[in-house]
Amino acid sequence: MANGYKTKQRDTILKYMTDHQDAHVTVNTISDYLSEQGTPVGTATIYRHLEKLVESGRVRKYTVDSGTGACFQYVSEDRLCHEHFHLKCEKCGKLIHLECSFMKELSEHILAGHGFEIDPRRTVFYGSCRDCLNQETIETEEPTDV
Amino acid sequence: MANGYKTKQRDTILKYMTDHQDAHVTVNTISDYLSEQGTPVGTATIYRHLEKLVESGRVRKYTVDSGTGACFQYVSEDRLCHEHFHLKCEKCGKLIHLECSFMKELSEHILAGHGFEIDPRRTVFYGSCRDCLNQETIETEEPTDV
DNA sequence: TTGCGTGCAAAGGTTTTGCATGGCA
DNA sequence: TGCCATGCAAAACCTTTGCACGCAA
Repeated sequence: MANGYKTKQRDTILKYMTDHQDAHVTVNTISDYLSEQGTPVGTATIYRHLEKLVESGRVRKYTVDSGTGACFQYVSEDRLCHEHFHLKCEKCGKLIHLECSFMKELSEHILAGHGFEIDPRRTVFYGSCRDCLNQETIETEEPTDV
Repeated sequence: MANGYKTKQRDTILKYMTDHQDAHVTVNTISDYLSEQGTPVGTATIYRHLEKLVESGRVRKYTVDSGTGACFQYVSEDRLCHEHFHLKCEKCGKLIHLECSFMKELSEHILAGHGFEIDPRRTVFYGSCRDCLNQETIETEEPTDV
């Protein structure tokens, strides 16, 4: 099935993704944005197109947490060969993109030394970001400790 | 706040988790099992306890895909080490304990260079283990990559 | 014309929340 | 006795699916 029909919605979604290569976007984000732009696309259609894009490898799908929406990111050609990890702050929820040569070393070490090939698309580092670390220092104690 | 009241449900859930340290279980799995055992616990209660266990680091939460249920796994005491990371094979589900000084360097680099403090208890590297990599080489092509 | 693509609404599933009741300390 | 914990049901979300209609080829 080649690539399906060329429709207005298909172009709209693909343009959105290529225009936001650096961002992790949810279906909601896309839907809202397109509505605001006057080119609304049905939610189901967005899901259906993203699914195809993920299958073809042009878009990556990140699942940060169940219960919350999945994040999608367009994969540009030149990033396909880079190691691209993510840092997720558990305090504020921020998602940080980590492009760093050190990570390449890490991958190589884990593979050579431990026989394990890391999939950067799936791997997320959990922890605390700079802002939240600073806030912790300021506050005497965490308000909630559950 | 200490650890909350000691209740029957709390013990039931904790016992279930410690009895199934090697398994990845969903809330549904737990709920069904406990019902069969004649010690049913409400779904909301299971969620509430698991949330606390995850926060305390005694249980890990894996989110394979949004839309599907999260998986939980008990972390035994001797594995509760800050310097230890884990590798999870997405093919066979194996969980590998990674003890390596390189990881300490990694943590230090991420903190110093990127202002992010990684929490090793929550962070899991996803990828393919040695065995599954070998199998892939044998097979002509991967059928699905999820 | 053919048949895929789209949008709406409903369904399906997981997780959270409100509230009255019950149990721990 | 004072609260926290529990359970039920409902709500809140995310995602998928069914179906009639529209549009690309």
